[in-house]
Amino acid sequence: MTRPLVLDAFLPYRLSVAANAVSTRISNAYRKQFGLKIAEWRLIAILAEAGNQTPLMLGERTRMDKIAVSRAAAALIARGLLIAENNPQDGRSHLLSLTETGVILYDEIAPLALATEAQLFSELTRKERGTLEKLLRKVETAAY
Amino acid sequence: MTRPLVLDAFLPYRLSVAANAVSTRISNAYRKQFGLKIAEWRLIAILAEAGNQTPLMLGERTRMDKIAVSRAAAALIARGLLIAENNPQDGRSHLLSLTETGVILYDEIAPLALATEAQLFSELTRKERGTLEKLLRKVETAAY
DNA sequence: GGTAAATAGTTTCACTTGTAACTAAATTGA
DNA sequence: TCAATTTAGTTACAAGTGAAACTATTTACC
Repeated sequence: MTRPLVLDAFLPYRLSVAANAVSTRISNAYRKQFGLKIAEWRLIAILAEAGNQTPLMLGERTRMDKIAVSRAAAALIARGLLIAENNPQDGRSHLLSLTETGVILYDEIAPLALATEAQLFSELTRKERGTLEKLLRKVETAAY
Repeated sequence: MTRPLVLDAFLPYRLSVAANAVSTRISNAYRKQFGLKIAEWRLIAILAEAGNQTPLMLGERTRMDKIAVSRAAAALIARGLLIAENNPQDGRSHLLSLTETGVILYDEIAPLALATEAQLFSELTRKERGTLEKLLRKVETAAY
């Protein structure tokens, strides 16, 4: 006997709704306080973590396509948060890194991001959060 | 001691990436095979489940805003999958329901939707799927 | 060494989506 | 009862997003 289709219990729907709710909250927080979009925030986070990166590397690490990376990087460069330098390994590409201002901004955002996360996932115990992360990674593996 | 911020382990990021991957797959499946967008599919699913509904009710049950409902409904009406009838309770509104063609289409999509879900969540056991659903509902509660 | 194919990144254009303004009907309350 | 406010839904316009075309460089291989 097969399960009937009920939208409310349909996992892709539940996943989409939850992700949307979280995304909207996060997005509002970053935009209001720092004028950043989520894509921009992701680049900053990776550059702060890992130093110089080419757009290609950034795309891989943030799961963003090259167009999104290109536009986010352009916006951040225009604001003086990033600089692009020649990539000695490959002339088609360049190395992006945070400027001093960019680092300062990151240092402001990082604690706020963690606090927002804590609030959004406050209904979950530490263990449940670990479980959720694990399950989401599995889903990702099957879906990509 | 506070946890450092690592994008890869940041739950809003994980959630967004997983949801995106799933959404893209589902979206491609519906579009290719039935020419439907996710928003349109949601309306069809609810109308099949629950019969006549006003746009307002549909918005509540699908977590879509009124503009999205309005556009999705217009597209489905244009394709002859939905009909709008007067709402005797409220003249500003109307009652939407599936046409015969709409029901036939739904009967085709429903098993496919369940099969796609099964495939996308194939890395999870039945129990894990239940856990994921529960956790996602909790997240939603905190985030909305 | 030089041509063909592949790759990194940007730009353009069409489509989608969201915000604000709008219309029409219902509700409120003097 | 009738003016003022609120609500349901649509429309118009602006901004965001994605696919395809484009430029510049690198790689493959004869």
